[in-house]
Amino acid sequence: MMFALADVNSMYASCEQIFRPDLDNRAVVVTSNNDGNIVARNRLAKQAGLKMGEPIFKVQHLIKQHEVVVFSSNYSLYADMSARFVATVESLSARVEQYSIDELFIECAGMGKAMSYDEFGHQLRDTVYRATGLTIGVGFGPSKTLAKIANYAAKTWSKTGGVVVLDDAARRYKLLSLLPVSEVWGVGRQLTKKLTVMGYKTALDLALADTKFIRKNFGVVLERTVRELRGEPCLSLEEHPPTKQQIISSRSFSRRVTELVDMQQAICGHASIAASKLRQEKQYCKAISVFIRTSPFSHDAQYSNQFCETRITPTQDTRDIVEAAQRALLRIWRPGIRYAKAGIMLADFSGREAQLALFDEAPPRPNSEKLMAVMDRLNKDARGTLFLAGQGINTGFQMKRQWLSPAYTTRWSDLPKFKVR
DNA sequence: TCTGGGGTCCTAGGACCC
DNA sequence: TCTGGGGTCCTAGGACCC
Repeated sequence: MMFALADVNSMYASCEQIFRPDLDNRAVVVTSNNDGNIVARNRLAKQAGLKMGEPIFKVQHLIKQHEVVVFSSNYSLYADMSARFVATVESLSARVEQYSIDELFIECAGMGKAMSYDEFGHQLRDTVYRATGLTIGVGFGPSKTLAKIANYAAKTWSKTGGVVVLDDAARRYKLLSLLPVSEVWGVGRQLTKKLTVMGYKTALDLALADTKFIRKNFGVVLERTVRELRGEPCLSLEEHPPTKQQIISSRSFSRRVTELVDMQQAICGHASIAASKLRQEKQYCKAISVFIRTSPFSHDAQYSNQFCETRITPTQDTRDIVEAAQRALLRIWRPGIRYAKAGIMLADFSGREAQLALFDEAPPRPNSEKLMAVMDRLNKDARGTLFLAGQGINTGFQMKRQWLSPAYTTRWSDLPKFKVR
């Protein structure tokens, strides 16, 4: 069994740079919503010392000093480029799992006869580059965790040519011994701390750990990681993503919210987005919970609360979800607080509308599905064509996106233009 | 002044049952 | 005075991922 992980180098930054060849030798970063934090950096930005997740206002000096180019995140561009990447890889391999916007796992059973893994890796790289302009790294290993590690090596050491195959044990040992335990997939900050104290400093230390001991002290998740590091696959390829268990819409405000009416409008907006995502998934929900909170970074008095409204009959109607959300909001709203973020979470899904329950107080709305279908169709191309009045108009809480690039690939008027001489 | 958003899985502990 | 044992289900919270 052999897994490959194909992963786009600095996905967001690369997507921006493809359409801006004039930035070839510049450091580039992409910011989160509201232009808050750094969520992506190209190689030069990493070299300049910019860290992942850092608030942009704290690194203004570095940005100036290195003449870093900053972009607000343009998710419609990244999603479109991602779709092209996926389609290209799928044209070359039968079994593909899309793990994230810029990562694909590939199962290469039976391969290696017609073509070596190394050759296949380079074929993937060249084809994706020609089709999309994106550079990928490809790592091969007998488990997903090892494929991840091989991919890390492919991206980290340029002399690998962007492809690393971990097929023999000696090579695996060597690489694992060079890798800090924190770089292992599934080992985050907390585990790194605990593992380091106990003497597991490298990936190899962890691979050689006693599974019973790990199981007892860390649980089944890390035990699987240990096995995977040894080349024993515990995680399989998931070609068809299981239906979602929850849907969230949430956002930080571009400025603090103190008035109930503003919060109600925000919640109404989130409820509508979540409801339309729910219909996209062809699901109905029973649990609708709302949360509001202050900024954990501020010195204001902290407040954070959440309330869940439960319905007897499942729904996918925006109006039901908005109503429930507003009721939930009133349960937790406290005046005199500077709110920084709010959102809604839908859960407890079922496949289609159940029969009317015996004690349900509200009969289902007539023609609900038809109305929602019309609403979704009108909003398909531009979210916000048709919306409930409760969302408000011109709320003044629009997301900050100071440095947004054009929708090069998804809007006719934004197509890139070239001068031909 | 200004600090993202959307997910998953697992575990511990409480409620409840016989 | 002295109050069992074993099971299930649910939820909150913590860890992780990108």
